Amino acid sequence: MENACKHLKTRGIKPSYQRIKIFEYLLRNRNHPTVDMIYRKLVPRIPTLSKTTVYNTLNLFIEKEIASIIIIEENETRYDADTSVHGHFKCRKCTKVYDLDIDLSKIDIPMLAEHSVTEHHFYFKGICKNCR
Amino acid sequence: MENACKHLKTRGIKPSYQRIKIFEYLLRNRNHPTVDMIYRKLVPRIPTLSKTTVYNTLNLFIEKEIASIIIIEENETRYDADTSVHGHFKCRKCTKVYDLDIDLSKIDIPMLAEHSVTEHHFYFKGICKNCR
DNA sequence: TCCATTTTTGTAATCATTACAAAGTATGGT
DNA sequence: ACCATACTTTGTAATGATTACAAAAATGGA
Repeated sequence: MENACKHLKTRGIKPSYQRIKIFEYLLRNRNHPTVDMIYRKLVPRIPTLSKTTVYNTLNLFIEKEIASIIIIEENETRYDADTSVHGHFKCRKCTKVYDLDIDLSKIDIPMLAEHSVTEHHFYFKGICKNCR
Repeated sequence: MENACKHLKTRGIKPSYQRIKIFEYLLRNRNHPTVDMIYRKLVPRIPTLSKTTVYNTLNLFIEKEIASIIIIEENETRYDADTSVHGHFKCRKCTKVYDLDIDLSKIDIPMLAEHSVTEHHFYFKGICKNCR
């Protein structure tokens, strides 16, 4: 994935080994991982990896807007390489998080119009089609 | 507010002094308080109040569905006595959280239809009308 | 009043995240 | 190639929110 490296550069992020690996993980695993999931998956290949580095790197990605934060449960911060406007559905039973396409033109919230909105978050919970 | 007491009873919650006070706080202050805000406001009037009690009580309210959780920032859990479907807008500048009326019939998210949804969460960030 | 149950309380434990400083790595000029 | 400087990574310790737990207090019948 030379891809990841270039993507980092274009956003003004120096493509260090750790940053590339973490970003590649986000690109490949579209399962909205937590810091811990990323750390545990990468540390066998990068034995010196520190959890602090994962935190630092993700915070950098958020700041440079190449990743976004997903909060569905308290105390469970997840990350997503998809920074476009979209939503999430979490199944209470299997705990899987589904992505939802969101067409903003089909979302009518009059009271929003008076403010200047920079972030849109939509998430839902329930039982997914497979668990019903 | 005899109101609060009755409301608790109808949901099968024994109306202890602390529970009534905490619920009244939620009813009066529609500003989406954190546990700490509730605790600090009530402890002068209830000197023996423990933060653990506030946590326990709010968790009970959530379980019995007379209050709901609002998560807009990581590490900042807020509570709301309004359990109806509605949204929130948080201003980055003044940090105020506005309520948004949401008309679900005007929200079209096709991919949601295949699941069975029990919770709807909508939140937005940006700069509010007063701060622009 | 006495007993059983529930509620409250304080302390300690847990867990995710951040602060911080030391060690390591890259970079650019000479 | 060498050095000075800046940036990145790392480990440990600190922080802060939340929960676990057990003792104390309050409640509500019989």
